[in-house]
Amino acid sequence: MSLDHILLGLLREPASGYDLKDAFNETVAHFWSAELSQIYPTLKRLEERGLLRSRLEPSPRGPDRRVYTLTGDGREELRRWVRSEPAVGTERFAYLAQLYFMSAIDDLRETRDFMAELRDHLAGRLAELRAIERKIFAAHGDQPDRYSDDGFHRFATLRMGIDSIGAKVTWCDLTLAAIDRRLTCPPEPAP
Amino acid sequence: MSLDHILLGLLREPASGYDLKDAFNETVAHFWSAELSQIYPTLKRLEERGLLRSRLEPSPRGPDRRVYTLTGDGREELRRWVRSEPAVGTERFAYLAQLYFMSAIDDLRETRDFMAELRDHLAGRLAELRAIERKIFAAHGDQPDRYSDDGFHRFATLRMGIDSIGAKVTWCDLTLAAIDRRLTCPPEPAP
DNA sequence: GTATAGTATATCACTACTGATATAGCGTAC
DNA sequence: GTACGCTATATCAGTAGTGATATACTATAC
Repeated sequence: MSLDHILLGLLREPASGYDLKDAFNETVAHFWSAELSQIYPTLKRLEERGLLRSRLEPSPRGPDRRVYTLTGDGREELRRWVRSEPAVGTERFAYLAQLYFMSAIDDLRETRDFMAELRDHLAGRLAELRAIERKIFAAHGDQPDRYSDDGFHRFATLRMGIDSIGAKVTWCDLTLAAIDRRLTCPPEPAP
Repeated sequence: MSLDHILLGLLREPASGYDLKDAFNETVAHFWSAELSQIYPTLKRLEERGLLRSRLEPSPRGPDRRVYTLTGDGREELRRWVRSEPAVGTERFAYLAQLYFMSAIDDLRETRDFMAELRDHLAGRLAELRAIERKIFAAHGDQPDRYSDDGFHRFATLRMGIDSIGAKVTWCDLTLAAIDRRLTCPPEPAP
């Protein structure tokens, strides 16, 4: 039910589904994403449950906008959710599954290619997150201890992404180095 | 489609759905999980697609077992998949969403409690992974460079889990320390 | 004998998410 | 004027995943 609550959280001011899609990219993209085709029915469901209210508004540049507002119940539900236990689910890494079963192929150079591609991909993501961090530094200064609570929480979640992806990139590098050692000097088969 | 391929990968020898659920826990639990209610229909679908074959076998201790075997097509599909691009999807962290929107509550002690609970949870997971690592060391020695390819790939995926969760635990600790600094000496509001 | 625990397969309803597609108004470039 | 791109809402089919429940056989404990 996380998307439900994220939408409630993003609705600090009235917004349409389309607005919320944008808000996603600007604020929570580093730990969640959602398509419009998922956002629209979710908003409808939240309104049916009384957590949101909506009205149609004329748009200056396109069809009418359905603008949603948080209700009292919605605000309460959001508070209840953030105070509930940390939602730690199963993390799934499809690329680790590929790597794991690649042992069956028995060609370490293919594993090397795979790891190099993975490293590039993760390093790219890391660069994106660091760019967001620089933007925050530019706006609030580089001493997060002095941020407002709002900025502090935002910085903290971003930092987790940077640290965790950073660890993965380092892991890629170490694994690539280990593969290179094996390629130049393969381990003797067990007797 | 990752579960499909993981099942193909686990079927190096014939196995029933029940067996595969166990194999999950023993081999790939640190990067994937699946319930029986998802495994059974997936196996059926894979058989319909010709990637698996099945037969009923009497069981010494319970009802008949439906035992699945990889077909040639199945083996080929598995190879195709591990060689395809690293499947890097959106990572979703519901607990980061909670943390992010907790700024609205405006009570840093609640954030602190939340982070402490999260830290405990992640540290527990980390301890589990380290225990698996120790088991591998006991079985193969503590020099992964000398492992067989099979062991090497297994160690590499496990290592990624350990490094990445380790980074998260460190992040929890740093964030908790930052919160404590704020609680004892709150930042002055912007002028 | 019966309660319970373990092995084993299977289905159901539900939630979650993606990608494709449809519709429609408005503005701009050509 | 028409093609394109942007704003905007909406639905659909398909895939993915969870939790509850049902059935049934075997072995062991009591």
